[in-house]
Amino acid sequence: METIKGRKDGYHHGDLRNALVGAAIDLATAGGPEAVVLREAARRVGVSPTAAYRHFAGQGDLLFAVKSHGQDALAVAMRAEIAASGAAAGSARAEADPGAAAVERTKAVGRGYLRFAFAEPGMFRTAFCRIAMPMDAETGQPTRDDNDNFSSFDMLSTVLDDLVATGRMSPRRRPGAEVAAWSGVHGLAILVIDGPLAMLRGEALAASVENVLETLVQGLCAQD
Amino acid sequence: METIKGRKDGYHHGDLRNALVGAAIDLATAGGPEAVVLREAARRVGVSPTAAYRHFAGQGDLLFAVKSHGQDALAVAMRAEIAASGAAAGSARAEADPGAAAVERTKAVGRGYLRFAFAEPGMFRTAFCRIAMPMDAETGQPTRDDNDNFSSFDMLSTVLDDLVATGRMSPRRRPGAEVAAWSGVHGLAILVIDGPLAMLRGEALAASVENVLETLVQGLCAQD
DNA sequence: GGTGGATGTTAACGCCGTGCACATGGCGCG
DNA sequence: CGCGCCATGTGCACGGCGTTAACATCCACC
Repeated sequence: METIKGRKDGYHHGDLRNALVGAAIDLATAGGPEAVVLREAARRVGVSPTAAYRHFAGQGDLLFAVKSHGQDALAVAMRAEIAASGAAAGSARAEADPGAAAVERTKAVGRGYLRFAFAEPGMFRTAFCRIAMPMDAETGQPTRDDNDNFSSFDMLSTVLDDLVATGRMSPRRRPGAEVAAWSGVHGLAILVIDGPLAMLRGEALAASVENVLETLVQGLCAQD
Repeated sequence: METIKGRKDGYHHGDLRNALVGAAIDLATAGGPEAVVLREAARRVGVSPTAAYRHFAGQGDLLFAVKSHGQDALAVAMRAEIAASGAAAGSARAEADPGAAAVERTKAVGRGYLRFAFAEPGMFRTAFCRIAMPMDAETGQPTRDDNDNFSSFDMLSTVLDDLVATGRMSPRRRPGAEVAAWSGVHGLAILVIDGPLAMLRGEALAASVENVLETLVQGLCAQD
């Protein structure tokens, strides 16, 4: 007997949920969250629109799955950028000058975030799109965990801790540092992607990225 | 003869365009850009949906008008915050310590931006929403100016210039400073409004605002 | 080997944005 | 003064969307 996946011939699809998510991911990648159209995803999979309701509560639920995927993809990109920076914890460079390496890791985290945003704007916007959380009628609380599963947030916390541990950042500034750092990079990403700073491209964009990262590190590591 | 406005009795409205924009502003204020529904605006004004097409190219054009209004409202809020800071150019405080006043003005600009974002999230999101620019068939360029008329951008440039003039900020750091400053406050606004940092409220939110502003100023004014 | 529940289908509803033909009525021109 | 023209508003229709309800199909288990 064949594995359950991959059998598309019959009346039953076999792996419809994943197929729909895949199609929806393509839509989001190409056009952002507003392009995640349930009927179109079903069309691409070759199935009737209502079939999707056997696997998702509705369009919002499908979009939510894509959003989660986008958050994961972002975290992967950030992790890759840290590795590429050559300043990962335990690397030779980190041993030689832990403080400088911590700074470099901090910048790498931001650089990974922004690289992903500019390389995959549709998916980035989807990863941060507003979503109507299905509310539980009784408790009045969101049924699904607010999620924002952001493992990327943990990466940010870690490099900021390292900044303190190596003496680069005053412990006094540590509280709330995640918010300041996240805000800086996220703001640049959104402003460039959504229009206001769309004129930044190529070399100018790369310069802006480095400028924002440098300003952020300077602000976080200021002594007085 | 009466003024043209205010005559609603007859077949002709008399000021339909403004009335529609007003209704659309209410919609955006309450629910953000996705709530700007042409049919609903027409319904509220008491007119058929297609009547709107005599005054707007389509829904996108109506949304564009609301967006422009939102940008203006943001600039007004920022200007008010500078005045309220007591550190406006020419004030007694500015005379006594120009450098400190310039720093305070810079923070006030950011504070005004964020205050507006949190007080009017729907309109703020609308002011920065993506919009399908009607493309000119011949040139392939947007027919309407990319706009982002941002007079707020000018305010930001001015306070940054003052930071340099008073010696608080190194001229070397001046290029691109607008982008870094704007990114920092915009990122915080979006992250709080759109969900990821929605848990920040009340006192914690106020603290985050001040923390981001302080980090930004420190980063911009760093000496080395 | 039948039967039931999971998983698909078709039909239909009410929104939305939008184009087309027609109605209305104020204003300027003869 | 009257009349016709054009700006402005109306009704109707179309296709696309999300979503519900009723029906069909097939697999898996007793």
